[in-house]
Amino acid sequence: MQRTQFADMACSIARTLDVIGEPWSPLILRDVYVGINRFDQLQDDLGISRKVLAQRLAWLVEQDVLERRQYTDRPPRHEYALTVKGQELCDLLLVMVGWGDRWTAGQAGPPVLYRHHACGEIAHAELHCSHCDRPMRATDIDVLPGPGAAP
Amino acid sequence: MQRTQFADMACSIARTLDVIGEPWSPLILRDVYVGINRFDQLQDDLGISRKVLAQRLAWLVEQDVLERRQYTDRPPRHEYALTVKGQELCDLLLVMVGWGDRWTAGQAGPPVLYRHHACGEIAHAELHCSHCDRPMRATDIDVLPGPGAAP
DNA sequence: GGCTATGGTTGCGGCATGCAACGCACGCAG
DNA sequence: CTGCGTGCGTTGCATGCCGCAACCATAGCC
Repeated sequence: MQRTQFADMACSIARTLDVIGEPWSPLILRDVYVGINRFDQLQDDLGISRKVLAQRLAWLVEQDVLERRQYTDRPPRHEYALTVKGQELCDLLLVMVGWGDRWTAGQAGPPVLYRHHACGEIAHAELHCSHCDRPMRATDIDVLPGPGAAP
Repeated sequence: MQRTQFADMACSIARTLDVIGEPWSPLILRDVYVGINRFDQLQDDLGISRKVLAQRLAWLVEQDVLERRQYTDRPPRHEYALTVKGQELCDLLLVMVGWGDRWTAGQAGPPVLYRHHACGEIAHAELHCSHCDRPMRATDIDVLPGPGAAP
């Protein structure tokens, strides 16, 4: 299985989209993240077709974002778990939630809240500069060619 | 035009995906962000079909992520620009870049680098807690139901 | 008039998706 | 040992979206 529609572009956005660009994948990750990690549970929760769910799960396992493991020998039953690579993708989900809360939640307010372990408070994620720790938005930066740039 | 596949879910991830879940949309945003903002330029750069490009641009304009404006009267010529809503979506792209650089760049290194205006250094974006300013990862939080939760 | 540039729209064929049905391995009740 | 339920997918078919190429429309220039 492969897509390679975007995989060979010299762009980290495109290469990330190659892994989770298809719209069901982030929702599958979200569900696994919150503990919905078996095939039928995912199908019930998402309303996705079983065929596509099987394809997506196989793809995400192949990409080392999810791990398929047997949690019972007889009968053989499987569940899906996030790898480290997949956990870091969940950071991306966190930012998507921030944008969705801000621009699409309406007057009902955000559907879920997040409590930060370190401080125990309800909070959301903000982007900060890895060098100076100050806020870093897309409008605060210059884009320069890097070592892996196209020839 | 509408998708509403995800729009009515009580989930900010799904609602964000409703706007930019289709895989070309983030790449269109990226291009507009770096100054590729005319129809033919976008088509050349992305290799997308003209039909789908027209659809996506119309959708993004309708969603108030992009703005279509005439930059010449005669002949009438148009370009696309990010709205504030769209600029904030670019923060999401920044996080996608971070993940893609880390997990898909290979030994060639990242294709582009980012220089933060505030400190002038090459850096990348990290997630911090809006309350205590310390790092905030998907693994550092509890998820709680919020005011807009499903009934 | 002929040529090019910009910004799309249209028609067609094929791949992907949604939906429902089927497969199959196992455990359990009777 | 027969039948039923659960967990996990796989298969077949009809529909829809996509990529591709062609076409259209306006405007400027020679």
